Parts: sequence; C-alpha cells; structure tokens
Amino acid sequence: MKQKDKNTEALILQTARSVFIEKGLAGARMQDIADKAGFNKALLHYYFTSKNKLFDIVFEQEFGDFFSHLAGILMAELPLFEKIEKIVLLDIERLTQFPGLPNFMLNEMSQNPEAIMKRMKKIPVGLILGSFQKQINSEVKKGIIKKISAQQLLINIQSLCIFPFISRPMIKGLMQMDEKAYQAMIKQRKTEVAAFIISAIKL
Amino acid sequence: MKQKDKNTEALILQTARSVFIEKGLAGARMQDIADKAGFNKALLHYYFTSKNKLFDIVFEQEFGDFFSHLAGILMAELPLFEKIEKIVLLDIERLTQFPGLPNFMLNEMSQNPEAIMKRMKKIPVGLILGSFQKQINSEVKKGIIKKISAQQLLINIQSLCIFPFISRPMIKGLMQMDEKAYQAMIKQRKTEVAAFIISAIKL
DNA sequence: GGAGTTTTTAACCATTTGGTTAAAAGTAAT
DNA sequence: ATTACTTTTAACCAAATGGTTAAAAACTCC
Repeated sequence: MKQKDKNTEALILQTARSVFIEKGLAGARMQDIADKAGFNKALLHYYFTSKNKLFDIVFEQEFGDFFSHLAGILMAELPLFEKIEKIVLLDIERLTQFPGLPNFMLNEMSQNPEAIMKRMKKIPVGLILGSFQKQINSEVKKGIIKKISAQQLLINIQSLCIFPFISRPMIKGLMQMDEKAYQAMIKQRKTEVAAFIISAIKL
Repeated sequence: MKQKDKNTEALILQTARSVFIEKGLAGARMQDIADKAGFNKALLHYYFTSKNKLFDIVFEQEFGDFFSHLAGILMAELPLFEKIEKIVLLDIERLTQFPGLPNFMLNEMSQNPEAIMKRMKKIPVGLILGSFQKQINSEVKKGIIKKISAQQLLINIQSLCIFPFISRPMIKGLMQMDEKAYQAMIKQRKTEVAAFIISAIKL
C-alpha cells in the first residue's frame, strides 16, 4: 500500500466535519476528533498536518457544495416562480439534514473574511447574478412582478430559508416550542416561504 | 472608597463586550480584554471572578436589550403595518450600529441552549405573542391581510432584518460589494423590507 | 502623615492544547 | 523470511491560557 489509507482519511474527515460544525474552529479539539474517530491524535496530524489545514478542507467542501447547488438552480431553464420554489425547497431540506451547517459556515466566515473572499473569486458570480437579473427584468416588463434587484431578492430568499435554522435555540425558547413543534414549523415553511416571497413580488 | 470603582468596572465590561462580540466566548482571550482596557489581567478576575461570569453578564445585557425593544413595539397600540415598519427600522438601525451582535448572540445560543432557555422563561412570551396574534386575526377578518401565524410572521420579519448582517462577509464576497455598496444595500432595506413583508401578507 | 482599606500590578501556577518524535505494528513484494 | 515501506501509537514538548497570590500603589479618614 503506497497511498495513505483512504478509509482512514475519510473517517477522520467525516468526524472532523461533525466536530467542527458542532463546535466551530476555535471550540473544536483535535483530541475530540481523534477520540470520536477512534484514532490517536498524532494520526490526524499525519494525515492532515495541522488543525487549520484540516479545517480548511472541511470548510471548502461544505462551501463548494452549497454554492454549486444554488448556482445550478439559478442557471436552469425554469420560470422564475419555479426557481424560487426550488431554491426554498432545496435549502430547507438540506438544512433539515444538517441544521448546524449555516451557523458553522457563517460564523467562520465572519471570523475570517479574507479567506472566504479568495474562495468566492472562483465562482462566476457576475454571470449567474446577471442572468438571474435578466430573468427578473423580463418578468417585470411583462407586468407580472414588481421591480426588484436580483441581489435583494436572493438575500430575501436565503434569509427566510436559513435564518430559522441559525436561530433555532432562540425560536424554540422564545416561542415555547419543543422539538416536534419546531420541526412542524420548519416543514410548513417548505411551501409557505416560497408562497410568501412570490406574493411579495407579484403585482 | 468602599465600592469597587464603577468606572473601571464599566470600562472592563464595555471592553469585554466588544471582544466577546468580535471573537465569541471560546475565541476571546482575557489578555486581549485586559490589554484593550489598559489593565492587568488579574484585575478582570478581581472584578468579575472568571471569564464565564464576565461573559454571562455581557450576554444577559445584550439579550435583555434586544427583547425589551421588540416586546415594546409588539405590545404598543399601533396598526399592524406600522408595527412591521417600526420593527424593521429599529432592527436594522440597531444592527447597523452593532453589526457583530447577532452573530455573537446566535452563535453562543447554539453553543449553549440550556442557559438561554432559562433566561427566556423570564419573558412573558405567551402574552406578547397572543396579543400580536389577536391583532393579526383581526386584520384577517377585516379582509386586509392573508391568514398567517404570529410565529411565522415574526420569524420572517427577523429573518429578513437580521440575516443580511450575519451573512455580511458572504454577501460582500458573493455579490462583489465593497463596504460602501454593502451599506447602501442595507440602507435600502430599511424601507424595502417592510414593504416586501406587507406586500407578502396583503390581500 | 499614618493606619486601614481598596485597587492594581507583576510574577507564578496548573491545565489545556496543538504539534513532534521515535519506536512499534502492519503490509507488500521478492 | 527478509527487506522496504507505510500506518499507528505512546510519550513528550512548548506555547497559550485561565486563574491565583502576595505585595505595591492609591485612596480615605483620622
């Protein structure tokens, strides 16, 4: 065997992912990851050199995943309202699976904005945003929706999808929901949020 | 002087606040706070005993502030649409002043949900939420707005206000905005978000 | 100005934590 | 089986960090 064991590597990565997402970069301990994965701490360094390198790999993976999905829908040949519905559904379903994800990503982003900026540059944002704005403008001209910038619309969509997950503890506490009630509320949002947005922009 | 110096105490607290908000509980260093406040590290312990105690005080302060403002508007004698406008304006203006605040609060909440739950219990949520729901129902009966739960509406309002601040680095990177463009976008949201919400629920 | 109190500091300490190293265990080819 | 290599481990190390302590400095009241 001349390669580092792919199974071991994958197991470490997967474990690191769960610990980083739960605790964040500063809060995560290499020892925790090692214990949870069932290896010695030194092995993590053998495979990934340092905590930061390990973190970068995890982060980049999650980051890429999220944006490729979003870009996929935005660039598809679909009516505007269907795109909105698709984005909302995809977002909420993905986040239902990994509720800790946005907190992790956003927190680390505000902790280290420069690093993110670099990654962003790889994404053809101008193209994607431009084509989406064109689609919006066309609907505006047809008198179907109100004038709105692609930026503001996207921010609104993502706000309404992501925020309820980030603020889960607050919502549960404040609205006196148990986990079941919270899940029910999230499920309701899968359709309600899209309707809310469409109703907001429809003329 | 028999009391601990109130100025020193206040200065430490204020400095701690800024450091905690910037770095979070795990990321903040007592040394940083001490340096920034211009004191010795031991002094922080003299005044506040431990890092956690200091943090708790800072957190509780921010937390109380936020909710008393929100509750104030919700319980006021105002038409529904005006309340929405007021909440949006208050939120965005407050967050413009302290952009790091929601990231700090939400992150620490998901790190330590139990502690927050306790604090929540002190707030008469049922009362506030109930009275707000009544107002909504009354507008629904008058045929002015669509049926919606107070919970979902409040979540939507807070999502649209707060998320753009939490995701500032992402938005700036993704939408290729410099700080000026970002501020302009935020300013626009002060009025646009309320209009968006009202348009979404109006019949 | 001196006694008694409070405030502030410098020097330490114990623990945690990321990271290293050298040796042991495992694997594959000859 | 021997050799040559990779994988895994236990034991360490140095730096960082929260916290302690004892003494110096400053203030208050007489």
